[in-house]
Amino acid sequence: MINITFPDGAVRQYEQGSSALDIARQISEGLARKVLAADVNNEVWDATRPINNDAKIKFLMWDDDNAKSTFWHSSAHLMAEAVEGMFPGVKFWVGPPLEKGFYYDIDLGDNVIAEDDLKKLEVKMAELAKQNNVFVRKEISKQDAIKYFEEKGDEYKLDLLSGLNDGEITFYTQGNFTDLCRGPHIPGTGFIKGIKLTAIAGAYWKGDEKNKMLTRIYGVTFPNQKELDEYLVLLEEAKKRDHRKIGKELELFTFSEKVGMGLPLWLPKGAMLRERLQSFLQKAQIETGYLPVITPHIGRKELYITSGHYEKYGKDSFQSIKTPQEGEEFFLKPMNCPHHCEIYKAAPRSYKDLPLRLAEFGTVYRYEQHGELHGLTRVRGFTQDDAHLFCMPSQVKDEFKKVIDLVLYVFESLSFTDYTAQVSLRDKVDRSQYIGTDENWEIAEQSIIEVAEEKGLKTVIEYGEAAFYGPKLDFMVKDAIGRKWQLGTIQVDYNLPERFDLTYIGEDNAKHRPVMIHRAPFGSMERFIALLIEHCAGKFPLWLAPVQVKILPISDKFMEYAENVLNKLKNADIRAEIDDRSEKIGKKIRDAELAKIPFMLVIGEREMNEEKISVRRQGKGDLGSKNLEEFVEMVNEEVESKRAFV
RNA sequence: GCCAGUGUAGCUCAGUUGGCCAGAGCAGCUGAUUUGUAAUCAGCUGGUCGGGGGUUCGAAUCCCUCCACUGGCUCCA
Repeated sequence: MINITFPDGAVRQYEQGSSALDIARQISEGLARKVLAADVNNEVWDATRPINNDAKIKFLMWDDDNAKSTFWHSSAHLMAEAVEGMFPGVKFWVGPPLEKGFYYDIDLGDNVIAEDDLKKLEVKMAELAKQNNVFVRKEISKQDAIKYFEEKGDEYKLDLLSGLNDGEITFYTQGNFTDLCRGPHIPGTGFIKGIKLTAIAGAYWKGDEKNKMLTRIYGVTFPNQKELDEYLVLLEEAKKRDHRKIGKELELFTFSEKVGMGLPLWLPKGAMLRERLQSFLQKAQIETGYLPVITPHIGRKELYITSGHYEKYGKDSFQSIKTPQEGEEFFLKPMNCPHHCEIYKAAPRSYKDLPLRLAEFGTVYRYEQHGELHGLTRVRGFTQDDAHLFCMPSQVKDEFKKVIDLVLYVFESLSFTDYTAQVSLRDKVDRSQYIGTDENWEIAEQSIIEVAEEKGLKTVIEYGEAAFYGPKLDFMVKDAIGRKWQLGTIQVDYNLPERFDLTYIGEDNAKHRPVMIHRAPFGSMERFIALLIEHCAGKFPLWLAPVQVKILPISDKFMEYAENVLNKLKNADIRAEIDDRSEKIGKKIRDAELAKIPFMLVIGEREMNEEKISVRRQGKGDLGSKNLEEFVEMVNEEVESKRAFV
């Protein structure tokens, strides 16, 4: 007998070799029907795997993240079985679970899979699921495993095997499909009910573009059809928030093939929005001691040789521009920091000048590959809300903290509460891609970790995500369909001051090396606005709305009064327009509602006679009639408060 | 750059076993209407069907190629 400890601390005895599922069954059949996997001594196990020693166990059901991962991983196997049935002889690489769903990378040989085939695969999967085949775990010696895949001619699994030790190799079989797999798996395929294969894509083997491209099939499954349906509805809803769609509908920005891909054109309403954001940050920055600077869009090649950007990105960036006579080479600036370093160097600096905070909304241009461009989130020309803080080593922490405060202030003002603070460090192994000394990297990485901790940020550490010149603290936010994007970023840099030979005279009258902090709370205006659009579904808070008020005269008899109102609003710095079309009021309201304009002022006979206005709030309907002064005050108060527009 | 898919009017879309001068709604313009809280009516304009090449008596429709976009991969200072 073995002692099994349950999460509530209860201990009960079971026969040696009982599985979690056996134990669940003894508790109740209902429970057994829901158990997908088990947590055995803090390891996720198959619910069907025999437990031979005393253990602490917890049943994992659909509400548990590990159970979901197990469920989706098993779904990947189910899909693989269906694919193998459709295309015999294909070879499989890996099929992991994702945050929402799973994929499997497959070498289809000469077969091509089309979108239409996904439907057939779904049907096949449902059939196989219905058979409720159990997942059978089998420990196997490395030698036997190698033999098995050699006979199959499966170089992919052999490659996986080469990284595994004898004694830790397991096979899983369900129905007619056997796979090298660490597991765990759900008890049987019958749990899988709602099945949707969502996408088909190419993926380089091992993520290396030099390798062969495998076919990746994405899917998501649920324990019942209803949950799948709900998920699909949610996806549809999310697509309605897509900034590319809303940007078009609200006339915020556009692209032109003739101007060039990835080069956004800001339309008047989008430009208004962007300028509101810019002046918001500018104001905050001036209050916290930043000095605005302005630098040109190009810089000499030598500038980027000095900064190290040429060596790192020279080949992969827009090619140089040359002067016609001298053949002197210039590059479009991909970064603002080299220019700012030169501003630092423009005068001898004293420790009394530090920290020196140079800020610029600097537009930069980077060559991004065709396939990578995406709406406003990934473009070739964008504007950073950039600043570089030059400070003494002793000031780094304090400055870094102040920057975090600023970033958080920006995020809070826009009600971005759902972000991840990511500490981006060097790759653990491959350090060839970074410049600068190990010692400086250590100091920089350590400072970021400490400061983030002192600030009480919930952080995740990502190795290999650092910039080539220094580690970063990145603020990541998800878009409408769950993709993560870097918005705000703060970076400690010991390298550029070295490369540009930046110095200051210290109290001791000797030369010292300053430290640089790169930072951008928005990151890029383009990307930030993209995320902002998706965040509020185009219903911008009043302080940002390109048009805050639409004046709707009932008929043109009231145009004069309407213009009167417009002038008064303009004098109060309220962004307003008149809808002077010869349309019925219902139509004007509808159009203003769809344009997501926060306030509509209906003006007719009554309002004119009483010198009032009828106020209507977007999405909320009629608020009744008010004096204009009252309304202006109400608007000002809301603008001041920066309330989110719900 | 790689894999797969898409590309018809400013926008959203119909039109494929190849065959009447390529359609609708919205937007726009003109006229009528002067309107009370989510679509007034009528008429009109607008497309070398992404570009180029090919097959064919005939191509939006089939083939090739280039371009752009979409979903991923790689990359992201």
